[in-house]
Amino acid sequence: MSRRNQLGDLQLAIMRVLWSEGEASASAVHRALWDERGLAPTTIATMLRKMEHKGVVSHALEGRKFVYRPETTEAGVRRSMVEQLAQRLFGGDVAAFASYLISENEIDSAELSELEKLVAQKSRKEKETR
Amino acid sequence: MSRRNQLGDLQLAIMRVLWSEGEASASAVHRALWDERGLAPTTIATMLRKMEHKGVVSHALEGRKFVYRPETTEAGVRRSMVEQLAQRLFGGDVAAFASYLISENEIDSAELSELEKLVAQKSRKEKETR
DNA sequence: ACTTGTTAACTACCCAGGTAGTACTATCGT
DNA sequence: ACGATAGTACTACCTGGGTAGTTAACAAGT
Repeated sequence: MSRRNQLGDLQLAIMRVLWSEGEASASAVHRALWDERGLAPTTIATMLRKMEHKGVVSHALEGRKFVYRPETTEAGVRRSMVEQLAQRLFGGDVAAFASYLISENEIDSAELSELEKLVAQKSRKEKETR
Repeated sequence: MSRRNQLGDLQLAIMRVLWSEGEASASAVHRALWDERGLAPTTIATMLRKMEHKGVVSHALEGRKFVYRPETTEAGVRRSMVEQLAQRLFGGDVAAFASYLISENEIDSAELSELEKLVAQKSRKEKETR
């Protein structure tokens, strides 16, 4: 649902800062992303304004500077974005998607056993509720 | 790798036609997508030109009409697009991605056993090669 | 030869992500 | 009181996806 939660790369980076800080001013976000991206402060500020217009963040006046807060959760964004890709590539078939991920990628054995456990667990639960 | 393989929605739809037909003229693609999208023929033609510029299709003159051929495979596109999302959302951690897909979505029990089998198989292979 | 229909080229928009310069304003240190 | 600094607003530009109208070329029917 909602194309509102479809975020670009920079937008995600910004959201990650906001999610981890809870809230942050434009300059704080800028500082947080400086090492990784080296963008101009105005770029961050502009992006934040665009994101507010889109509804994924909101701002409040605190003292004399803006403080931005996330208006969407990481889980929600993940959900929407994964869902969209699942739709586009696998016609919404999540199992096919998972199966693809597992068979077409390197996964070390520790992680494989984790996955095995997870699937087994879910499988068990599935049977209980029926 | 390659942002060339990042396709939009319409582009994917067009590629799907080309992949399944092997090759097709602009109007053939238009006909194939008419029911599902109802777009103007020029829209398809324009998109095909843009896609050629991008390098994902090529055209050849056949008689007096263009015939477009895919220059990228479905597997390649899937790979790139999944990889990009994995990067964006899970820092490239495929196992985390798979784990997310499985735990956060409805998957019926038949598919769960399939997954179980798949993981077990891969796990076994992993051990053999070490 | 003239009209008609198909196809391709060109051009134009809109939208959103991304990037940033410039201008304005308010605050702070001296 | 004044200049430096910080922070925001406005504007602009590029790219790429998506959508389509207009025009030009040409083939074919009558």
